[in-house]
Amino acid sequence: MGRHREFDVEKALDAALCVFWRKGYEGASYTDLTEATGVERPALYSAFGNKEALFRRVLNRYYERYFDYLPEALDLPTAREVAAHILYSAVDLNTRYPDRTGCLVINGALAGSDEAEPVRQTLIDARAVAEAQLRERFERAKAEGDLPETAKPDALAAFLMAVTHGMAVQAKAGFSRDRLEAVVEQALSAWPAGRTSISGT
Amino acid sequence: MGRHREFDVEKALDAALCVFWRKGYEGASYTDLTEATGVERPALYSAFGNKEALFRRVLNRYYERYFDYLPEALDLPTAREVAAHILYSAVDLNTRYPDRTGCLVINGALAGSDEAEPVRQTLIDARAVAEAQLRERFERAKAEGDLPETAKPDALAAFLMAVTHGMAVQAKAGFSRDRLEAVVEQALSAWPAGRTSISGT
DNA sequence: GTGGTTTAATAACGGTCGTTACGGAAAGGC
DNA sequence: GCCTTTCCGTAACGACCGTTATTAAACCAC
Repeated sequence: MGRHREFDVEKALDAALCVFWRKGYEGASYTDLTEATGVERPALYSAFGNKEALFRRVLNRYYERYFDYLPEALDLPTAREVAAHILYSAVDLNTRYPDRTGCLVINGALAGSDEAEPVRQTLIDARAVAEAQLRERFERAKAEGDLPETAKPDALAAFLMAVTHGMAVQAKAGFSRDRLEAVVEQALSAWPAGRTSISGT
Repeated sequence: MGRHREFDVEKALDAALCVFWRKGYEGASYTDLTEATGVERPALYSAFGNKEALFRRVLNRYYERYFDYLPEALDLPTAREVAAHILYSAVDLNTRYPDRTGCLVINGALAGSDEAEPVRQTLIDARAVAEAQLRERFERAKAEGDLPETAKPDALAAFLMAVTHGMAVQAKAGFSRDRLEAVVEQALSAWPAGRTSISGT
C-alpha cells in the first residue's frame, strides 16, 4: 500500500557516488546531489537519511562495485602478483573515469571541518582494513617462502598503500594513466624476490 | 600616520597556517581563523584580503618555513641521498606536530566544491614544480653516472612524489613516525644503484 | 589641541549550508 | 466509492558561510 517510489534508488546512488567521488564528502552539496540524481532533497532524505548516511551507503557501493580488485589480488599465488594487481588496478580505477579521477576513499575526507570527523575516521578505518588484509597476505607469503625471511610484511603493506594513496592524489591532480603506470613500475622494481625466482614476472 | 596595528602579522599567519594545515582550505572557517589568531574577522580582511589570499600567504610561508628540505636535498651529491633526505624529511614534517599531521599542500584542497578550484589548482602546480626539480636533479644524476642508463628520471621523480603524498595521507590518518619510516625504507630499497656503489648508504 | 588617517570591534549583510514542515498527488485495501 | 499510507515537491527553517558597512578608538603631523 501507499504511493510507489518514482526514482530508481540504484541510479540515484550511482549518481551520488560520482558526486562524492569528485568533490568529497564536504565539497558535495545537496544542490549537487539533487542535480546529479534528479531527485529532490526531501526524497533523498526519506530514502537514505541524512548526508552522512547517504555517504556511507555510497561508500559501501564503492567497495562493492569498484574495489573488488582487492579480494581478487589477495587470491593471486605470489606476493608480487598481489602487489602488481593492486597497483595496476588502482591506476585503472583512478584514471578510467575522467569526470571522477582519483579514489573516493581518499577524496572523500582527507582534511576538513570538525563536522566531517566521523566520516574521515570511517575512511581511515576502511583503509586500515585493506592494509591489514595485505599484511596478512604477505605474512602468508613469507611463511610460504614466496617472500624472503628479511621481508617485513607490515612495511610492505604500508608501502603498497602509500603508493596507491599517492597515485590517487596524483590522479586527482590530472596525471595520465601512463605516468601512473611508470610510478607502478618504479614501485614494483623494489619488490623483494622470493626463493623461487629472482626476476619476478 | 594613523593607528598602529595591534596584532603581530607574523604570529597571525603562523596561527592561520596551523588551521589550514589541520582542516584544509575549505574546512577552515573564519571562526576557526579568528579563534586561532585572536584577530577579529575585519582585521584579517584588512591585513590579508580575503580567505583565498590569506591561504596563499600561508602557503608561501609554509614553503619558506617548513619545505626548505627540498632545496637542501637537491644539493646532496647522489640521487639516493636526495631521495632519502626528501623521504625522511617528509616523515619528520608529517609527524612532528601532533596537532597538524600530514602536509598542508595535500590537506589543503584535494577534492572540494567548485569554489576551491583555484586553490586546488595552485596546490597542484606547486607539487608539479617540486616534481620537475626532482626530475631535473635525477637527469643530472643520470648524466653523471650516479644513476644507471636504464633509470627513468621522470618515473623516479613521480614515484618519489607518490610516496611522499601517500605518507602524507597516512600521517593524517594517524600513522606513527616509525611506521612511516618503514615505508621510506621500503621505498628506498627499490632505488636503482649507480656505477659507484652497489650497496648504497 | 585639532584634524586627518589608519586600525579595531560590533554587527550585520546576502547567500548557501544541511535539514525538515507541510500540503497535494498517487497507490493499495476494502 | 473512501480511507490510509506513502511519496513528491514547494518552500521554508535556523545556522553558518565569507564578506563588509559602520562607528569608535588610537596614532601622527602640525
